[in-house]
Amino acid sequence: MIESVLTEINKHVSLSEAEAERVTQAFKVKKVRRNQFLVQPPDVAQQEHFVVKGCLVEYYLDDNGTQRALAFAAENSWMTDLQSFLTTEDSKYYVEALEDGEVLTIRKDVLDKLLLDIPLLNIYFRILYQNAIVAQKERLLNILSSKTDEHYLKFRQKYPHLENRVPQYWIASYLGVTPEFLSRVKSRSLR
Amino acid sequence: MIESVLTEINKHVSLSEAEAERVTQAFKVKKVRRNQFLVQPPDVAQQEHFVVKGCLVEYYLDDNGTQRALAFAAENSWMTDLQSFLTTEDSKYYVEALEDGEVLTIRKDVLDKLLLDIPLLNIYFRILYQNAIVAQKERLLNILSSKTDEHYLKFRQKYPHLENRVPQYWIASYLGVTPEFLSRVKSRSLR
DNA sequence: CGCGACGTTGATTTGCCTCAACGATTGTGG
DNA sequence: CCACAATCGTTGAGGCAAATCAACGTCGCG
Repeated sequence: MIESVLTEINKHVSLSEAEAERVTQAFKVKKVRRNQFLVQPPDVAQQEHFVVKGCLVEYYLDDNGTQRALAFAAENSWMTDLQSFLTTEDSKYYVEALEDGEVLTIRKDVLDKLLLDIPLLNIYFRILYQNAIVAQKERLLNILSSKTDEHYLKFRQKYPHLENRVPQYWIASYLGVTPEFLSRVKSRSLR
Repeated sequence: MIESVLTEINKHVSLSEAEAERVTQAFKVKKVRRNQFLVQPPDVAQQEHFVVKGCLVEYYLDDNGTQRALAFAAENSWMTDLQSFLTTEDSKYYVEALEDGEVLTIRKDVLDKLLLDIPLLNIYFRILYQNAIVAQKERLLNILSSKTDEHYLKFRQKYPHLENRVPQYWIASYLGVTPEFLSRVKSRSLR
């Protein structure tokens, strides 16, 4: 279980045995249940989470009480309220489990120490963040310039199995439309 | 001129004299004119640009030929098509100068070498990218959940002087609305 | 001066939302 | 094991926000 994060890291950099060992020890395994909060505003996000099994959603609760999904994280993805985690400000974004599952957690002070001691890890996270920026830009573009129909189809391509795992209203939220409208879009584009 | 990038980097990490010297030599000064492309699809983005003076815009040209502004970069900001720059894929995003100005450029192979030789630079870019992710998330949220009126006001707060420097239709594009509609929003919210 | 780029304004259309009602499914307690 | 409620997706009617299309005024510039 805990090796999965090493596998992920070693896709981008090559840690030594000793470094791998240190990384392994820095994480703790945590079981999560459906609907459980991993970050709940206004608590400060204490940990970064690496999903071993299950599925998380990050969302914002706007003034009307509407949930706005910002990102999903399934197996082998990282997730937290990055802003709160980095700055120790109050969190603004919820992170919630959509399924029972298992995550690896690491506290900020522990991660900071790791980053100081293991230069390769800085490279790993730099690459991780670079990729995140690229992905977010793609997402922004889809929201700005795709019609909902195309946007929905792109979503299905990008997250092939997610649609069967998470409720439709989360997907609607992610796409930036109401559940009712997504329902109409689906019935329309399946024929 | 060229020290401005050092000033920026030293806000987050402390380079030694020798390191600073190496960094300085890695950049080249480039004058840019209004409407000049710094990245033009499908050319691969060869350089990362640091704006010393002037203002750049990154945008996507969608299937209808509509320009979709993704980001602006004024003084002391970085800009390129990051995806193309990192992967050497064909670029998808234009980077264009909105004003006459001056940028510092660094080629990918040169930057890669710097990153290998100067661990602190990895830290700097990791932090830079972290902040970019946080900012992009904020932007995504504004598009998803703000009415155009608020969104416009937030934009003005965030980029106080940019409005006077760039044409309104770029701002409309950035906000995700038509120039006509932005015009109405402005006349409406100024009274 | 005259042209092109830019911003504004008006009339009409449309994509998406809101509100409400209705099945289908799930889960829960008696 | 069944009754009941809660959750979720679908469908319909009506309304609003923003797009589209088009015309016009203004400014800067060759």
